[in-house]
Amino acid sequence: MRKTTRSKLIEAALEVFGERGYHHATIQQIVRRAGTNVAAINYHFGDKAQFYGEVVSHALNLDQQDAERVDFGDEPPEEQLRTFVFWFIHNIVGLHRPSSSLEKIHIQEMVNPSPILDTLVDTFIRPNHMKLRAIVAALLPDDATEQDIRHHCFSVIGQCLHYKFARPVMDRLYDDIEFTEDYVNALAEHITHVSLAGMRAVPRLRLTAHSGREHRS
Amino acid sequence: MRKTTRSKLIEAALEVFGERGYHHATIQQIVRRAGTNVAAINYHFGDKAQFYGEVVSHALNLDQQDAERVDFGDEPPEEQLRTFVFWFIHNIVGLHRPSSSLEKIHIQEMVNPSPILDTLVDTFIRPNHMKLRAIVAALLPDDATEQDIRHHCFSVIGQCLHYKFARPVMDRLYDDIEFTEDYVNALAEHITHVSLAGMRAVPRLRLTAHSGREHRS
DNA sequence: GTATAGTTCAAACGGACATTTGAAATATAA
DNA sequence: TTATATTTCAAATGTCCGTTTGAACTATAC
Repeated sequence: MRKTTRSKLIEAALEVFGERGYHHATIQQIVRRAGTNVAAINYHFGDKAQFYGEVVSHALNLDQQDAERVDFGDEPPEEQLRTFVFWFIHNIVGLHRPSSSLEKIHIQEMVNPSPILDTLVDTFIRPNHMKLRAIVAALLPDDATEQDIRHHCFSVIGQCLHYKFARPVMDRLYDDIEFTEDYVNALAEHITHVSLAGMRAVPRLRLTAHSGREHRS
Repeated sequence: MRKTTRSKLIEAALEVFGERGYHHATIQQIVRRAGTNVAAINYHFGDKAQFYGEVVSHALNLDQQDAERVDFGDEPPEEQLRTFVFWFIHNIVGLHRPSSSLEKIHIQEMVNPSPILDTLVDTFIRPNHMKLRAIVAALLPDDATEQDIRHHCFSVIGQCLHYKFARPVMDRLYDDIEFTEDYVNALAEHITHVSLAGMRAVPRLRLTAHSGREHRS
């Protein structure tokens, strides 16, 4: 069965948009990879923006077919956090092997949001965030505030994503970093350790302790 | 004393490059803000790339005149870390008041590196990183490895920068976040707390504990 | 087979932008 | 003042892209 032009376009676009982001990806690059020509985009999708929308929702559909991706069983919350971090580091951040195109687009959209970020958050990011949130809530004491929970979630995710966003800087600071599988696992373990340690004892009197600090503009 | 066209261009460009990044900033926008016209760029700087180089090194010079910006006195390392995080969150991340143009460019270059990132790392990022590194080294036990030190540094910075990079996502996940001064201070305190907790006890046998984990591609 | 709708193609168009040009204006030196 | 170099300007040029066009090609229906 021959692949339709339309589906070839979508597959090629998924890769190119993932690599370059919406703005930097050009129609030329996409149709060259798909083996067709520029007019096909206009014919099948209207314009670049609608095309991008179709490509992303196609990727989201593919992704949902994978259904529940992280399965925690009935592990204790400490182990669940560890599982989550390992999953996030490997699949979203994609350090030692390339992440899927959808996850590359996810990253691209964080850096350079387009209108489809709304959809992406609703169908992809929020569900994952909620899973993490549940784990964090289980780890924190019962009187933890809404803000405590959020902040600990953001601490976890922030530590992970840093290895994506700051790569150009890291490579210049240190020339001996190699993201082998073992190294990435050690990284995930480190992040788990720091996050767990941070959650074990939520201190009181935080806001008052240092609210009078001065900082230059 | 009349401002020269050249210096007006540099000042205007500093702002525009900080706001839009190198690629999205257009010569038109810059010269409009400077009150001159496009040919002045070619005359004074050659082309856009060289112009950008001049602008950044100008900003770096200005910045170095501010000399030692974070002064730690002889505080204990815990306090030094706290000072560093508050400084970083307020000045680099610039949450509740806008950060300076140089710091905006710093962020822009992380997301979208250009050739001048090398200079930026050498003259600006590395010195700050080394300050943090010294603090972290003082907090960790003596037998901490080189990697431990790095990872804890990256955990601190990663947590901070997340509030810059993930803002578009955060705003969509929660509609009630407001980065007032008090809130940003609480954030900094949270990050300090998590980081300190993570450093207090560096666990042994980390690499072996979970190196056999499986993860889907 | 012929007609009609659906699909692909090479080429052209148009806008945004960096860059260049050559003349006009201004400062500097004699 | 006059001559020369420096600086500014409006307009033109060239390039990169997204988009459109109209003709060619293919499949489907009758």
